Amino acid sequence: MKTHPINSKTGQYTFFENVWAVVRLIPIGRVTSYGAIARYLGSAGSARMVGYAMNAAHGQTPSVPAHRVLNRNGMLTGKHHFGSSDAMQVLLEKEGIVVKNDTVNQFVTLFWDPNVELL
DNA sequence: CGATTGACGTACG
DNA sequence: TCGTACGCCAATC
Repeated sequence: MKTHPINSKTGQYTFFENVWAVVRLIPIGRVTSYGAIARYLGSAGSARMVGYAMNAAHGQTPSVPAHRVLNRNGMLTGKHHFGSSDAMQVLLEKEGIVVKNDTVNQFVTLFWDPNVELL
């Protein structure tokens, strides 16, 4: 299900909001990667844009669970963009995800690939 | 409209 | 194994 929400301000489709729509679909206790989302949206090489979208996702409504989006190694690369440096890890742990050394344990098992789960 | 900006990913030494 | 370099491309300035 490729959702393409419309920007309420501009009335235009934006890559950012497509990213947010996918991120909101991530089940609790599961995680995915920037690259996976980029591929799902048809822009395989736009992984950086996904991260950039997360940067702009702060304060969005409905909220965007950006803490469930990690890099391809399952590392919490964006933790510094949350309130405190530990906020992201705390959010994940609240969902039952174990984080050690800024990396999600069992990342492969918990990985939620929109290309597989949604399609 | 060109330059800049990245919460990435891959390649290379 | 680790650090650096670079391509990627939408949004912003």
